[in-house]
Amino acid sequence: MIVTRFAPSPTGYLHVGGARTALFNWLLARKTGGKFLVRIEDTDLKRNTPTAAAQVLKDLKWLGFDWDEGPDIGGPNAPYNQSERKDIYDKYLQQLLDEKKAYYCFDTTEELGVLRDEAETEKRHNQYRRPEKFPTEADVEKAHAEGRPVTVRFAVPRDETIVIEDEVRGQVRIEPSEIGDFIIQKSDGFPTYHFAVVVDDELMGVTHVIRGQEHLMNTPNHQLLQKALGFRIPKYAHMSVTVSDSGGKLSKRERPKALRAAIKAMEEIDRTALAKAGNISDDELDSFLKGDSMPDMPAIDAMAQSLGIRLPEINLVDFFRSGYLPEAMMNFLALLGWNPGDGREIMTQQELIQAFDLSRISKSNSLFDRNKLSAFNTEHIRMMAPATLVRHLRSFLEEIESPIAKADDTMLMRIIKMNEGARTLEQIEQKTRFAFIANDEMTYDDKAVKKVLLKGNGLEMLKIVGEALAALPELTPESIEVLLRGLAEEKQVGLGKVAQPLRVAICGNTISPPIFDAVDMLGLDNTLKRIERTLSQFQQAKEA
RNA sequence: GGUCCCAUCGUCUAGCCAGGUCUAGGACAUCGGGUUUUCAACCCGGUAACAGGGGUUCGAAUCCCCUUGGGACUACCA
Repeated sequence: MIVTRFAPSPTGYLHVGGARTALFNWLLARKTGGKFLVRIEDTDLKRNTPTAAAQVLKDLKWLGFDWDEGPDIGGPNAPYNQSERKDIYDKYLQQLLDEKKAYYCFDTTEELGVLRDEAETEKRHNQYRRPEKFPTEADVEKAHAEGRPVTVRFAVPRDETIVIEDEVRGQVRIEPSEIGDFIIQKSDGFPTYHFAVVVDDELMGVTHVIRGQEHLMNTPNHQLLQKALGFRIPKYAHMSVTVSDSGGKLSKRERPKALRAAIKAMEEIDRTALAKAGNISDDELDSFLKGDSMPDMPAIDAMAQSLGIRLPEINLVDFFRSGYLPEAMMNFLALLGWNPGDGREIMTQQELIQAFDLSRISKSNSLFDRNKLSAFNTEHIRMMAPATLVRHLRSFLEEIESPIAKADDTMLMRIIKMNEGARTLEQIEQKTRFAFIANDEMTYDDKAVKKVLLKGNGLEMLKIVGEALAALPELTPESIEVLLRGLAEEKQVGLGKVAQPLRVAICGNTISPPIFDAVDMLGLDNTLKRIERTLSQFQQAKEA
């Protein structure tokens, strides 16, 4: 049976690159009827935050994954947090030490830094010089007493070429002379990534490791450890990296960078207000703007929002908040470095599972194209079952705290219907929002007002439309349509001449659902009030 | 710098492994036109690629080599 896993380090929100890695592992397991498990790689105590792991799981669930074993649901190989598996690693570590396949080291960070610098200036490979005689337990005691750090290094066997049989890349050969004796236990007693991953994959029965290309050069280390410990070697598949369409690698740092650039491009900024919005000190803000430091994500988000700046989406939650559907996201991610080979692009989760095959993963890097994602999203909104879409829309509205969130399902269904062709849920929200805010909360878009109301006879037309609407016996989308079309014909003008002023009067801009629905949804009373307000507000502006 | 990986339209890619049917197909973006009460959506059409150079072969996008370009790694991070 095929067993795959996703093993994130809990450093924050799950970003799209990680999501893609998880997806390929999940697809393979689901396709073959195997198992998919989630393991938290939290051996770096400094970088862990307690909420981060929970957030990653939440993000995975949002995308539509389920897992057979994991930190939240347990399983036969529990625990699934590496920080709780120290005794297990210690046991295997002792085995290597006993067999003289690993040895203690007492170097300080500074000493290692000096060695690294030397190697760099002499332009040679920085490899740790293995001692002739391995330190003894007595030496360890002594080091402890002297307060020196104690680490354990793996004595890399130098006798044969390492061959990686990669499912994506084919055979990759690496000479062991390239690999220095690497640390497998840190001075805090925890194993390094290399050691923990090898032990856990073996114990958890992982058969296929699908991960990013950045791990390809780690694989020799893992295979060497597996051999030394008498473990099985899983099948490896290293997939290409996803790069950003704003240039460079798709990384978490993109959002702060984009924010900094946007702030610098602004003519004047209120630093105090900005720091307050981000809940950081003025010094922290200065340091951020100078490029010396980066505030945490909530601070970045808050500052961007206060300035009305759109940051590029990187984390899964960013896409959620921008109104993307998880189904579209999954579909798009799957096609980044993979394709079914028959030309299909828009696919459901089930279709993806059925079509998935390791052999069709491509080797070259791919660029994350938001345009294409947007097109996928449009398509998925269109084909999604209404009830499911209502559910997605509701959770989106709640997430962004939209005034529309208070609408009931029937209303949401109506909103969806009249927004056919929308690219994102956000677009639906923005177009429909006007009907859920108080009349005096509505703001006018300057350009729309100028073009539709102030130029030409928009205001006169609006007045006529208002009077006609007031006289309407029954308000339905149909009756409104009859009325407006009749009016247009009577005045010998296109429907646009009649509809646009009305649209601006009730929505504040020229973007809205179809006008008949818009009026009907807002209701006659509010419509008339907004027309009145518009008339009185811009009559004078026009005269002036 | 060293090691490794990669290379088809602007982008994602099909084709490559088993060379001819490839005047290189699709999708997104873009451009032009249509539809239209706004924004979208929708319909029709167009522009657009085998990185360069050597081989092998009757024949190369497909196989080999070199060059160039891009990427990853080079931590007591994962």
